[in-house]
Amino acid sequence: MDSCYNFSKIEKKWREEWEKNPINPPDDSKPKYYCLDMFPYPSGSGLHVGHWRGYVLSDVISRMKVLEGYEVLHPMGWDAFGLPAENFAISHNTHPSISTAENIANVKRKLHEISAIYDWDKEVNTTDKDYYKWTQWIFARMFENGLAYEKEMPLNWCPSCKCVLANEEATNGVCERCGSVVTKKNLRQWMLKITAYAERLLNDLDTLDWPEKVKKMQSDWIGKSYGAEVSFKVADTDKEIVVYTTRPDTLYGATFMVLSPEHAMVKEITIDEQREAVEQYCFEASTKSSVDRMSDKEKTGVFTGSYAINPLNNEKVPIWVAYYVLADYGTGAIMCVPAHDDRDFEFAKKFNLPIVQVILEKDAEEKELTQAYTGDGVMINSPLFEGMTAFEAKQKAPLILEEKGIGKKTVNYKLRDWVFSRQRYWGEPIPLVHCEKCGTVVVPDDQLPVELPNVSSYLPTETGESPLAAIDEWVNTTCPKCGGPAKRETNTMPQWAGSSWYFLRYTDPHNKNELASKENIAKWAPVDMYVGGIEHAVLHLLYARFYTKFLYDIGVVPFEEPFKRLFNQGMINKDGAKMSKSKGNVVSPDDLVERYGCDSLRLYELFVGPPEVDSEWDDSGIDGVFRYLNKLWKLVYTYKDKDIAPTKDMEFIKNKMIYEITNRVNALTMNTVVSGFMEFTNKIIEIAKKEDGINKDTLEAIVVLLSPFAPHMAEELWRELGHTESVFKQKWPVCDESKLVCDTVKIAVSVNGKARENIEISVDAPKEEVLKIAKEALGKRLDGKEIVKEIYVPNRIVNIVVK
RNA sequence: GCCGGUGUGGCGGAAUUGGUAGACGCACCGCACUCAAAAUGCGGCGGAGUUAUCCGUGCCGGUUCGAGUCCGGCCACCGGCACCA
Repeated sequence: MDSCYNFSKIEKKWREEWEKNPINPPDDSKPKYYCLDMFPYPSGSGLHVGHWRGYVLSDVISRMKVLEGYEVLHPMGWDAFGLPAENFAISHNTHPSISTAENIANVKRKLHEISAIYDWDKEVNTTDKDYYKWTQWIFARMFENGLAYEKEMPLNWCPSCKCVLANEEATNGVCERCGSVVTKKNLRQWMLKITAYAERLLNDLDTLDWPEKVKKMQSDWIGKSYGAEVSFKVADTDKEIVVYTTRPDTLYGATFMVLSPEHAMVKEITIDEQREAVEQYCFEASTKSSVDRMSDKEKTGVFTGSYAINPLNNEKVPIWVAYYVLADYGTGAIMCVPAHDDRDFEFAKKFNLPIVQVILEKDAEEKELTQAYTGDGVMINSPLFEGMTAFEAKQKAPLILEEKGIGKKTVNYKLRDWVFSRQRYWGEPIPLVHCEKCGTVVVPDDQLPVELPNVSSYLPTETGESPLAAIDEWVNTTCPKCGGPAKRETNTMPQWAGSSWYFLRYTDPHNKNELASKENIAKWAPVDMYVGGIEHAVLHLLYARFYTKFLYDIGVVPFEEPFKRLFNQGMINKDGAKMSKSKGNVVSPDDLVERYGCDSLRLYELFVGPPEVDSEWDDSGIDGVFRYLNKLWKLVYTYKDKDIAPTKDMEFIKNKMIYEITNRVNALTMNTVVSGFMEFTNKIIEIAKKEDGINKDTLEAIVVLLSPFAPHMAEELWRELGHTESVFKQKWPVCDESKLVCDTVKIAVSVNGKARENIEISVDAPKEEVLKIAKEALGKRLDGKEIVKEIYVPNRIVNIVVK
């Protein structure tokens, strides 16, 4: 054994050894544990220390589970289709299939350097045709089950990506990927009916061990609300307009109605005198981006000239058109109660529309409102709800309206169907064929995969048409049904398609006949621990849940939720900002590995801060953990042959260490695990120096505990302690709690809550005795004071209250 | 605007969940070793001070023998959603 810690030598040695003899060989007799990282897009710029944070964490968990006796699945793969990969290829003037393969090789080499125990024989790549065959297969099943449909409508269009976006990709009117302002484009696109699963996606959140924050984001995104649909007759016609409201209790206060500009009835009800103004308004609205619409400070709108009849009081209420009413939520039309809704109030004030109060705040006088009152209160001016509070009326109104035949109880969701097709080359072709005779026909399973043609020209177009449309020999095909001439669907799938089910493929990555065998899925899935960034809270994680529920419904998987537990690691910032090439603040792990070794880097990744919190990277911080490893090395080197019979202190410190480290690991507070190692090592050194020796048990315990964190050093030290078998064949140490019991304990004595003295007492000393010792220790501090109260919390603290 | 989260030394952060605030580490200072430096070891390190003392966990108040931790009211920053009726 070298007297110095030669990390590069031992890391190379053990990495090679573990490749030859894996530390977690298959073993059916053990319980399983599936620990998964969100698989990366194989970026051309490699990995920075921020990426490693999650990978180190999942590796630590996996190794820990190996020691706990599990058979662990910890795979890695590549989310390699999609825009980033295609854009990278375009900017490097190459073909995405080539650059993707190169980038994968590069990132894979880097991953080896943290010695993460990935099961490389289970590696998947979404761009392999043996993989995307099954991505297409799942789409085909969705199509057959009526979950995929084609629709022409105004869609989010990113002018920079030259591609439509799903709602989830265009929050705040901005492209999630590139930050461009999204415009609207009327296009025919393939949609997935994720809304059919809204209720299940919402309800099953309760069953998940996920951060509350992510669950909240998903439930807000799904956005369930309870209310009623109410029919209003259009005055002097036989037409009806249905509105959706969450406040049917306020129906008597509805003094006007607003339709969205896209509402089908706008044309029909507009009177001739208003036609020009209404058409002008609708045209202007159609040219506005959602960002512009949202940033409008003032309400805009135009009167149609028609009136609707309030079904409860038969008042005529004017019908307006305004784009603050969204076309695709509810019915695209609303009843307006200015007295009790902020937006309606603002609109009424601007256009001088009547305001009628129907709820009176408790104990308040009825007087003119200066703003909408949206709280609870007593119903007024509302014969049907006489004597109720607004809260009661809200509950009862839908049923009352139903009885009167003018409305019905309804729920609504903000979730929209998933815009699924993309107008770019680098994605899975959608396995459909358009035949003049048979219509849209799904490609039969035995003809899957529909391979992406290998062409040199694949640049996106400005028109919203896929570049695949230009490849005649690929587009023109025969109809699988009638054999006649047909054309292929030229849109591709979004990047989310391949990542929505990849966790299943890992269980059986080479299966030629199924996406994965039932046995393997049942054995490994669902994922026990899923580690990744929070940026996928409502994208990948929602889509994967939807796919899983669908696959459950068609009998492919026996569970409804893919990821039992989710852990979001925090980002690592540098100089207060997210690491990015453009900011020039990227810290590369390469030279750190070279200077300190991967064990030090691993420890520092964990030590930098609580794993779920964003942390600031400080290069000099790694010196601390490097010094620690050297210190531990020296401890073992110095005392490995000075095994002595354990003293009580040694037994105590060993078990206390096991107890603390185990608890902290289980709580995933890895930063305190690392500080715990430092703390206990310091104490062990102190004891070893004092006794000129240490029992080998203690050294062995610390080495085994450390092995998930600094595996190379632990393996080396373990062998130095005289073992021929890998440290990963050991069991995680168990604390002997009987050794934690002490005869005496040190406690603080305070006066009026302020700590003054320390005393040592025997653990079972009676209260009177402890108080006596405490008062002696305080001595003169109590002179001339009157003792009001004496408090003793056993083995914790003494507090003397004086006047 | 609504909903979450966070606020502790020069810095990253601990605190057994109401019981000695600042563990552990970084940076810094002193000493030892050295011709010297690095490395290492030992010691110091919240502020003030009249050194047997006071103040101190964003601010103000409360509960309690005792509050970083609980309650009420503010402030600041970060994140999510945002005209969803």
